[in-house]
Amino acid sequence: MKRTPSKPRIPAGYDPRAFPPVAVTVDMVVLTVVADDLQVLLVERGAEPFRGRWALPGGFIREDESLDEAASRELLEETGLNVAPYLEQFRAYGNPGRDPRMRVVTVVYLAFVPNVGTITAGTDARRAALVSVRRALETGTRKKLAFDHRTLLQDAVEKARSLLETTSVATAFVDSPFTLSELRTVYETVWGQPLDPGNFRRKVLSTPGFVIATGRQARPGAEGGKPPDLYRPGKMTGLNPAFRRP
Amino acid sequence: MKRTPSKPRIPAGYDPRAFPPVAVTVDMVVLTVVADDLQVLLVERGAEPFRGRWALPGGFIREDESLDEAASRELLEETGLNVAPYLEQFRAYGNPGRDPRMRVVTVVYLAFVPNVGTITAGTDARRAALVSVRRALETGTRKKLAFDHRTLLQDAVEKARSLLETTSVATAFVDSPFTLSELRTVYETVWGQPLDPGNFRRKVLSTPGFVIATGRQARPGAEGGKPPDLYRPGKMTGLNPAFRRP
DNA sequence: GGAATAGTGTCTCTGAGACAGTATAGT
DNA sequence: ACTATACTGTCTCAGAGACACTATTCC
Repeated sequence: MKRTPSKPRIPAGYDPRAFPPVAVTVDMVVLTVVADDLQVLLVERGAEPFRGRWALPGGFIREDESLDEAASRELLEETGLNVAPYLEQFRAYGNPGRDPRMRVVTVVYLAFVPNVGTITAGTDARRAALVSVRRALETGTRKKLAFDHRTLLQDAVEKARSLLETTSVATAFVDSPFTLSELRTVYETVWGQPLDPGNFRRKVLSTPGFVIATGRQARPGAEGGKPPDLYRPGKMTGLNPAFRRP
Repeated sequence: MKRTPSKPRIPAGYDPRAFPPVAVTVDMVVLTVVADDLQVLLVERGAEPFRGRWALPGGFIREDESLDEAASRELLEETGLNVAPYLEQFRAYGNPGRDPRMRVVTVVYLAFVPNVGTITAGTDARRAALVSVRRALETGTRKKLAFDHRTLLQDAVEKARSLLETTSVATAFVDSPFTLSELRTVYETVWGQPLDPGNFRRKVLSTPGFVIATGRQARPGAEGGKPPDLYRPGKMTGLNPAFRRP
């Protein structure tokens, strides 16, 4: 079956015009919840085009790595972040003209992370920072996102909202162990809707494998209150029936 | 913002090693329901590699078209099929080695079609045909699918099952007008589970915009029976709550 | 005790599964 | 008449929303 002798970079059986120069990149939409605010990890571009504008972290895939590997590597290189817990491809964008330099098809990944520590900007990025999604999507803002990243971010956030409905992925947003209030805040922040604490509790605890009780309790907050129970993330699972958005 | 003078094919600002030779293709998973059987449109490859094996229709994207346009065009070229009703991108595959010739990243599209007429094989394909999904996925079969298309097909079918749960896309599988029995057969075939006719009816009719009553009735079948009411597809809509799979 | 947060119980309504019953065609 | 299919109604149970009530901490 293998006709390729010594792995040629330009294969013999292809008409060069059949595959015009195309670059493939991966872009990451890394979401986190900080103080009731949904934030996304952005980098400030250090090169043209769109120099000085905010962009999603990402870059070209290498020859010997899968798309998933490329996504993890690029994120690590540009922001020093390692996203083991949750990383999912969600769609590709390839309109001609989305990059003024050449035809670029990008595969977008979605990652959920809890409290991120220090973010160190790496190659090609002047700095990296967490930016409020609301701010990043504002149309009238002076620093619009680079490329078509506004569209990518919008679609990714909608996908994230949907994932909270159908899977137990919300636990990736919080550090372990966590309280159910913290987990509920994730839902309320991503969905932008308040949830009834009692009903939320019932839904989560009645879904086998969503969370695992540790038996321990946290210290109450500064203003007092009953010490809440602590939980660990369960095995990632689909919710059936889904968690209905209010 | 545009730095590119006269649209160069090899841009100046890029390190050539930064984007190794990569080709981008689109592949189509065209599903249809024929006589209680879920079938997929496949083409027999007329060229190496995998000559003579079944593959998903698809091909290289062109420089001036979007991914969506490439998908529609490739399908039309290879099979003479025009899929206006429903076409959705669902994910990209780009593992190194998935094509023995070179690095190929493919964007996979999912399409649902009703009764397909004659299928005419086009360029690069010896013939095109509808093949039972069950048969196409059999591991012990003599003609395995080309490339990693078995994985693509498996994932696409699972995606299709999920789409029936959350959207009204099932109507794309049937010719308009249709009876609720025909629509129910779509669900039963894709899910591989029988559904209660009465409860199915209640769910569909209680979802605003799922189907639209025409007021007309079909002729009863050969063995008699009450003439069923005819419906047209409504506006594509999300189902809330979702249609639960048994 | 009062405030604040965590957690429990309970009523009600919606929606879905099970399934019996009715309607209208062909033979 | 009988059969086959289409359609309707009804009972019941699970799950979710609303919301009152109890529990435990800090001040």
